[in-house]
Formats: sequence, C-alpha cells, structure tokens
Amino acid sequence: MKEKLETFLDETMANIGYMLGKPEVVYPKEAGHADYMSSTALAIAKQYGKTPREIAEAIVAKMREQLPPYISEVEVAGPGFINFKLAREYFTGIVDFITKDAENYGKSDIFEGKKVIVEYTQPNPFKPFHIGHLMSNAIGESIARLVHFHGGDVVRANYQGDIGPHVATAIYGIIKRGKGIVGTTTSEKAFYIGECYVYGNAHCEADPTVKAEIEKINKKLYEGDPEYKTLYDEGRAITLEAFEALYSVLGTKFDRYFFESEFATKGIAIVREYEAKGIFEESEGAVIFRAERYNPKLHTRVFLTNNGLPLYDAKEIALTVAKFTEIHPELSIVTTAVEQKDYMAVVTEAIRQMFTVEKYADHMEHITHGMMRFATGKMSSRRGNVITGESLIRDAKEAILDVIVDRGFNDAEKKEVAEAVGVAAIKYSILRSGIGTDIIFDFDKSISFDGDSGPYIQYTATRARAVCRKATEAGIQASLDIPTNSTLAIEQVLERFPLAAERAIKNREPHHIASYITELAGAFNSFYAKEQIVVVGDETSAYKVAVTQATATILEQGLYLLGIKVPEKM
RNA sequence: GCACCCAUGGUGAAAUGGAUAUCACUACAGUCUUCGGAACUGUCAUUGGGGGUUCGAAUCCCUCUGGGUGCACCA
Repeated sequence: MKEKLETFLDETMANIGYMLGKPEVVYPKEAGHADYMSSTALAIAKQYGKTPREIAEAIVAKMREQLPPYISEVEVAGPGFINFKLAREYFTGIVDFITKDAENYGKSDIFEGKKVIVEYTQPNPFKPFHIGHLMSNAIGESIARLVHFHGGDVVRANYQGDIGPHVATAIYGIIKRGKGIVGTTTSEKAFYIGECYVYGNAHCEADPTVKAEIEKINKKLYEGDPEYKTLYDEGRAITLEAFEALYSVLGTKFDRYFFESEFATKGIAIVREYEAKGIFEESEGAVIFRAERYNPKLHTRVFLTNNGLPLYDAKEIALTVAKFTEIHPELSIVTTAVEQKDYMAVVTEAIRQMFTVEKYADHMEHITHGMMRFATGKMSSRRGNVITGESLIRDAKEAILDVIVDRGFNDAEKKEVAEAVGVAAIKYSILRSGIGTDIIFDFDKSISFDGDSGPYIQYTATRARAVCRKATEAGIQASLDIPTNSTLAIEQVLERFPLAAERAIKNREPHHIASYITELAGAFNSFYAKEQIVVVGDETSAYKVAVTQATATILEQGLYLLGIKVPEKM
C-alpha cells in the first residue's frame, strides 16, 4: 500500500510539474490524523518558492480528479501534510487475505533463494549456561525465524567452546575437589562442573602455581593427552546434554553444531599459512595481526600464543572458512554480545586481507546485542556471579504454577502451560526492547505477566481463539459480507503487520514485532471489553468473528517470529 | 590514554528527520462479575547541559557531563 500511494503521489506531482525528489509516504506516528501521510510538500516548498500549503493544495486538488478506489479521502492538514484515508473495503480486503492465506501475509522476498547461516547462543561446555546465553538464544532464534519468513533458507548454527583455558580450569577444579563429577541428574552434574570452573578460577587468580598447572592441562588437552581424556569426554558430554535440554525448552533446533576443538589445528595451520604470506607476523613469540594497518580504528590482536596454541581469533577464521566451504551461504550472520564487537571487527579484517578472491568478509555480518547485567555490575561466570538459564526458567515456571492453581488443568497440562508461558515471559522481556541496549536483570520484570509482556499477548491470542470456538458452537460462521466499523481500529493495526515484519528484518530488530503485537493485542482487548462478539441474531457478528480470527492468527504469527509458543489454553 | 556504544516520566522501554513524544509498570480512581479478569477505562509525570544544521531534531553534526564496552597471549 505504501508503494502504491507513493507511486500515485509521484505521478500526480510529475503531472503538475513538481519533479524534485521521490516523495515518501509513511505511516503517521500518531494515529487519528490519517492512515498514511506524506510530508513531501514541506520538503520541496523552498525550492519552488511557494508555501508548503500551496503545493499540497495543488497536489491534492489534482489527486481528487481521479481518486483510486482504495483511497476514500485525501486532504491537506497542518502546515502542508497530505493525509490519506483508505477505503473501508481495503481493510476488509486485508482481513480477507489473512483469513485465506495467513501463511503469506506480511512475507517478503528479501531473502528469497538465499542461504543464510545464523550462529547464536554459543555456550561453552564446562561453563554454566547463564541468562546472557538466554539472551543470545532469544535474539538469534528470532532473527533466524525472520530470515526464514522473508524467504531465506536458514541454517541455524551453534559454535560451542569445548577447548581452551576455561575447560582446563574446570578440569583442574574437578580433580582438586576430588570427588569426580558429583550429582545424580545431568542437570546437577552440569551445575557441579560450573562450580568447579569457578573454584578453579578463584585458585588460579590467587596462586601463580595453580595458573601454571592449568596452563599445563590446557596444553595437554590441545594435544589430546590420554591423561585427561576420560574426564574431558565425560564433562563435555554432560554439559552438552544439559544444553540440549535447554534448547528444547527454548524452542530452538540447531541444524549444525561447530566445536572449537575442531578448529584448533586448522586454526594454527591457516594462520601459519598466511603468516608466510605476510598477513600475520611474529612478535614476542606470538603470532599477531596488526589490524590498525588497514583500519586505524582497529587494534592488534594475538592469534597464536607464544607456546603455539591458537586463540579464539585463529579458531574463528577456521570456523568461517568451514562455514563457507561446507555450507556456501549467501550471508553468514553471527550474533554475540556487544563486548565482542571490536574483536570480531579485527577478525573480519584479517579475513578480508586473507581471502581476497573468495571475499568471505563481504558476506559476513556481526549482530551485537547488549548484555544482561545486574544492578551492581557485570555478570561474571569466572566468579560464579551468574544466574543460570535453567534456574530462571524453573523460577518462572513456579511463579506461573501459582497463578494457574485453580484452572482445572491436569498435571501434564499444567507443566506444558507453565513452560510455554514461563519461556514466553523471559523471551519477551528480552525481545521487547532494542537489541543494542543492555538489560538490567530484574527477576520480577523478566517474568511479568501483565501489560507489555509475553503472557499478555499469549493470553489475548488464546482468548481470541476461544471466542472463535464459541462462535462455531453458536453456529456463527466467519464472514465478511456485512462489515461493521466497530472492528476498524483492529483492522487498521492488522494492515501494518507487513511493515513491522519488514522493519524487523531489515534492521535486524525483533523488537519491532514485539511492539507491533502488543499494539494489536491492546486494540483487540479494548474492542473485546466494549463489544460482544458472538451474538446470535446480530448480522455483524460474523464479521466480528472473522476479525477475531484474523487477530488470533497474526498474534500467533508475531509470537512465532519471536520464538514464542502459544498454548491452547492458559 | 585511545576507539566504539549509550543517555527519553519515579521505574523499564518505544518513536522511518515530520503534526500535541508513545506504551507498559508503579500509585490513585473507576468498569465489570462476560464470548476466558493474566482484561478494560481514566488521572499524574519526560527527550542530561550548551551550541549548530534543517521549513521541521529525541533522532543529524560539534562540545561538555555522566555511564558502559573493548584495546597482546580468556572466549
């Protein structure tokens, strides 16, 4: 519609001699003025030496000569805005489209025929899966779904750090504490390993001999020394299994797992190869890359340590090569917290200098999100100052179980509802704000049930569905034959779903979807409170049911794009 | 020290350079007891300071202040 109006405006202006620039039609920030508006007259007034009002009047007069059927009214307002009001039938057409072809409403071909890797979550075996990983998972999953929604062929990837000093530190801790891996369930064992990591770190910081010992373990792990193999394999399997349980609860299914251990040797080889070609150089025994040579904003980073071990940087290069040579994506997206921004820029610069023929760097995108932090400061898994993803989900579920005690659910339903709603509350609290901003973790807010929250939208969707069921029972079939204006406000919001979906993917900002569905849910709830929908004998009831059905559909679609499930009842 | 990011009601956030800056929470006052109350309606309060660009700035530029992040062997 936006494009249609723009073309119409453009043609009209050309007709009467205003040829400067391409006019833009936008959705007004504040509802009530118009369905769409353009401020083009204000922009060009000066160049034509006329007042904006004059120009706008002229354009509107010309438009009125042959108004297309989808516009019911066009007028000049304020200093020279051109306001468009759309025809009633146009909105009915939107509802009709959603009812018939819900799957395709709001889709675009932005990623049509393109393969896109989205890498996200990236927890490290032997370390706790904390709420920061939850944040990365929520954002990455939503981006993946948005890419798919807009025609892309998505490969969900997860890169897990199963080697390096953090692993050595955890193993040191397990050995020193001397009881093996304590715990009966996988989850308990994984938790214990996380504690051992914290224990190891505390000792490492306090005592240099411990540090040396951990370094020795690290080196042996890289060499595949059999001394630690059993413990390593066991610990790795336990933490990975615990992660897997979480992915399942969160609704993520990865297509491809990458492990850091796969890229250690390859990372060394590739850095050595390009060291010979002059991209990397030796300094104080380490192999480094001087990124500031190519871009003054970047800095020098070490890729191989002075004892020849590959750092994250070196492994990242090998990982990138593997992604492109195995999967051949058009675009490779990596989402991480913002603290890795400069680091990733340096690695990308190295890749740009290395692969001048393949040009991998041109197909890489790094999306950074803010960090989960406490009011008192940064979370640190080294110090054990974290909230684990599992405990947060568990607490959220318990809070929900309190709410649903007397709703007649059996135990299995209770568990299912509590999980769906709990995860929704957490995910929504992450996705409702722009991904760039840090989130100060607040338990009550992260599991809020009312107002601007995940459960509020889930509730609205299930309620709308319940109304539709009621309508069927009452023998009322959804139909658009006899429209009513009582649903117009909802229809106006439904009309904008494609805009929200487009903005969300173009800017890589899922929160546009969250804001949108909140607005839609609000519009529906206001309507619901005022109007009886299912009324036998009311000839407009069928229309209201159709709008209710369309609303439920779009709420579900929006929640899906945020990675949130809608329970049947709640 | 250098680089990058951020600053919006009491709190958390939204706003593609456009009209009177929007929402939620909190507080207070109501609706209602229904097609599912995890609902609806109303009231209160806001763009860190100073310059500039623009017909028009929360948004762009400069500067100051305050916060965050990164910067050689963690990931």
